[in-house]
Amino acid sequence: MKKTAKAKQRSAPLTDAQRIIGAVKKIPRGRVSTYGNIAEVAGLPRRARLVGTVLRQTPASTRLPWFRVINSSGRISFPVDSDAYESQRAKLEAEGIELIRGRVDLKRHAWPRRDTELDELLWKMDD
DNA sequence: GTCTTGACTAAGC
DNA sequence: GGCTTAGCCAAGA
Repeated sequence: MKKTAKAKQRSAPLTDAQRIIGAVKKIPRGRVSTYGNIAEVAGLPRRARLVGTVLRQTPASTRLPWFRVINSSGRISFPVDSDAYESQRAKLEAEGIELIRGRVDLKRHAWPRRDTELDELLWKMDD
């Protein structure tokens, strides 16, 4: 079928980076997710490192809850003595996510929850 | 095209 | 839980 001038945006191929950013935006306030989870939600299994790469090159100007993304052990993936670490920790605590001995309790704050929320997400993006 | 890097992870102690 | 090692895979040089 031929495309009209209006048809441009609908099937715009999302880049991996765009999908990752979209996934990060879905993290609810007061919750956290891991790099691996974000990759999975974005439809990019086994690309946890890509999530980190994308976040690194994403301008701070884009409103994105990047601080809600932590690694699989519940830790902030920055050196503990860095400004970035402190910044992330402060933002998390501002949302009520406490770090206990440098770790977030993933059992309590992880999103999506393994039991139900992930399934819903993956089903919904099917169409 | 090859080599190195890295905001990662899972597995084995 | 911590530490090490081996896989992983896209970006940059």
